[in-house]
Amino acid sequence: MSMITHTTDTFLLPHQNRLLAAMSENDWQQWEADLEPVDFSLHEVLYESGKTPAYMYFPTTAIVSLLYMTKSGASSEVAVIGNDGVVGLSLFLSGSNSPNQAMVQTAGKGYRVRAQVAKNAVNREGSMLSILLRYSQAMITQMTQTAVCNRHHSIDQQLSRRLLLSLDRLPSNEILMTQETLSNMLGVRRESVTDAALKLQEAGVISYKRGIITVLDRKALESHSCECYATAKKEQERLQEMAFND
Amino acid sequence: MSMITHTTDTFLLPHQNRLLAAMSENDWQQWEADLEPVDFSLHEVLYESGKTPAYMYFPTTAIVSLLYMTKSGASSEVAVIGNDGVVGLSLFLSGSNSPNQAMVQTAGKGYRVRAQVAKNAVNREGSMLSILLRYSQAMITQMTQTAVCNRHHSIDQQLSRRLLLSLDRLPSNEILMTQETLSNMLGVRRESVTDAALKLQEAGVISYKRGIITVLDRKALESHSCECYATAKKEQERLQEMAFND
DNA sequence: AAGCTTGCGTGCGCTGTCGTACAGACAATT
DNA sequence: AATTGTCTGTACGACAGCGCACGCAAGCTT
Repeated sequence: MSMITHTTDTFLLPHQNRLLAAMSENDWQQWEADLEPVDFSLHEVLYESGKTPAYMYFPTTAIVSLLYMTKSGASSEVAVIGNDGVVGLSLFLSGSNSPNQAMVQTAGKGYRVRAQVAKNAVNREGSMLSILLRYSQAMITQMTQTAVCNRHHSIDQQLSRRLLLSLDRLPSNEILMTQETLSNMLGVRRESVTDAALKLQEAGVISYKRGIITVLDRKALESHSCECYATAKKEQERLQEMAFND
Repeated sequence: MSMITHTTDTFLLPHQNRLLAAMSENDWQQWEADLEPVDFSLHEVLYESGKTPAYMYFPTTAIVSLLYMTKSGASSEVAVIGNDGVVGLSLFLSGSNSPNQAMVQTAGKGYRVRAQVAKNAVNREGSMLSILLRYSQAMITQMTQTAVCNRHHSIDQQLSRRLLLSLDRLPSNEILMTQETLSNMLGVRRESVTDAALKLQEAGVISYKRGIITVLDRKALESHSCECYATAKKEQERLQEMAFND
């Protein structure tokens, strides 16, 4: 299934996911038994609006989009989740679903726990509660940033930002995404993505061919992006660092 | 200070704020001692980006905006909080601040608790933890809806939606806001608000004069709004009802 | 090798929103 | 009654992004 194949998971590798890695040793003992390794396949839908998800997912090499669909069929991505986060926060927050869709954008691996385990994270003694609370704030930050970015910044800037979000969650500088896919995430026309991508290519920032985008100059990509990228990243890092000062 | 003057608060009135009202009797006993009544004055800034807030606020008659400012000075509202919510969720989630600004948009009353009390909500036994968790999800829903709305819907629709958000948190059908203020919240030009407001006025949906907007036909306003209003409201009500099934 | 599917480039007219500038109307102050 | 500041209406050129239509080329299938 997965396009990225690793060694078999004889041992769980918590440090592949930052939230799991932030747990105390004691908590890890508890959680380990509940975690199942999973492969995420491209464009797989992890949960949909209206249905309570059965699992909470901790990606390691996979990357997941939270997408929102309008009645008229238009879509828009509101958050990106990789090995820095968890998919299915609503299970923890309310034990129910959330009006959006989680779709795999980069195939890869991760772990999952049953919904009930996620719900119980609130009551269990231990570090997971505060980890998930802090991550909720990181999530909120990412979403507000998306809202502002949608309002004020150009497609060129937003494309750059979006590429950086994937890049930060990938091991290499290759992003496997078609312009069509990007347009669905940004909520714009495919042609607009073509235009923006051409500009970046002509500037020597990226090169691409049929669904494979290679980032040639990361610094340049950052300067083509709007402030939203740096602001959100800085805030997320601040929250992550707090985990080590508990 | 406040433009709305009530009877003196000899007794706290928990049912004026829905989160406080959702607490169990036992918890209310605990919290009551920590709650101070406060007046919110128009355009007062409750907290700003970069500074850890000193209090968590529970509005009753007041309405507060969460605003995000870009480097270039443009602004955009990401959430509206009235007697259905709480301002300063980041204290609960991470004990720190959040990269946005909370500004009073409708003067009125409410309560506040010291930051430390908010932080301790996590550890206290009782109902407040799950209430705040659920509210965090309601907040996330509102913010994602704003992100999508900013991307796909017209200013006309967004203005209608924004008026409804205020209307839902007010006792009458009068909204005290200038078009300038509305433009800052929607993140658009003041002139664009004038245009949209004129259309609504000509359609007999609202009437207004110098900062006083009167909603004449609420149903019509809802049909001029995009789906975002109904979707977010439905979701918020669903989460609120869960509180009573604990 | 031919054909089909998928992904990318281009052109063109249209509309919504922006930026800027200015004018009129109401409200508060003196 | 006059003045000043605030709020709202109007106008106009510029332009980003849209919707649509079409062409082309790379890769896969048979």
